[in-house]
Amino acid sequence: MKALVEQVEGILKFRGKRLTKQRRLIIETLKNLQGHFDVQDLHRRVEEADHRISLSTVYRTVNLLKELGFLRALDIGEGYTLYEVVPEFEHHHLVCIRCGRIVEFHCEHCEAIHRRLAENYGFEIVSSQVVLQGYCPKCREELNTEAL
Amino acid sequence: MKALVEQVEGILKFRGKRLTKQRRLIIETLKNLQGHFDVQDLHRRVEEADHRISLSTVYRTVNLLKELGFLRALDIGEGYTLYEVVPEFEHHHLVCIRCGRIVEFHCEHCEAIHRRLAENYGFEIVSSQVVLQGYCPKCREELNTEAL
DNA sequence: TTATATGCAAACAATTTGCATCCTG
DNA sequence: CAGGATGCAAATTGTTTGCATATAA
Repeated sequence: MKALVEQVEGILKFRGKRLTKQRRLIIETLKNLQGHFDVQDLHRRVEEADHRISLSTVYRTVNLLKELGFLRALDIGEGYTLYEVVPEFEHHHLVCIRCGRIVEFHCEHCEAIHRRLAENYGFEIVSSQVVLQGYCPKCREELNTEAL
Repeated sequence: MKALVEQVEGILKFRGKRLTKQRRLIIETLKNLQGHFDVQDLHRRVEEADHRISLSTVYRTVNLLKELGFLRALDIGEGYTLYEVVPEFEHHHLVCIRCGRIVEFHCEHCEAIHRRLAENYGFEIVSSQVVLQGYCPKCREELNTEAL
């Protein structure tokens, strides 16, 4: 499997776009940044390597990578957007509505069901997201203790 | 089944909150407003009945109703939040990434799977969301015709 | 060389908040 | 009456954009 940077480079060129040093740096950072992040997180990390990279460039690059299909928005946020590198294997999220903890899970059953469902409606599915919202074990315990 | 207003009224009182005429109006409007809406939509509708109700009051009330569990955020949006009245029976969404069309579907299989999954992780699920993103039948056809 | 990218600051849009006033309980 | 709720306008915040300048191809 080719490095992310090279994959992106190919597609960029194909579209008449350029691989600038800022974009290269952002992509490299992305590789080491696993899990979920928002644009400001990413900007902070990128700044560690080169503090002259502007926030708008990071925004622009994230949007570009989203269009190119390398990143996707999670839509779990509270007023801001979380992103993740599009994973090789689909996975979903358990979100604690009290402490915000996010647990990822994989579910083959879900995939199969989604595919069948989409077919019924004539949709061609590009990606699927399952978000289960509730209380994580820790918060459940704390809620019991506090007896709110 | 009691009217929504009465349900909310009970809980409000219980929490030392008040049922003002603005809140009552918003809740009544909500009843006749099915499907998905954002806060500005709701405000527009509420204004039809009383144009002196401020946008901030609508925002505050929506947040309140969300906390109380009568509304929930859909997190499908593009820069703004969509809400829906928490439905008696869970349902999910097919979203067309080209034209934005949203189709609701119900899926008992999904429910069962989610419950089992959550159990495995010790989560107590309050609500679940499935968002399948792709191309709706109409857009699929148009894309084929245009031969982009 | 030349169109694409960047950095900066200003613009935006959705949402929140401070405060004087109003009104429900 | 007293404390919660409202309306208004100002403030915040995440994100986008215009423009002069820098740079990849």
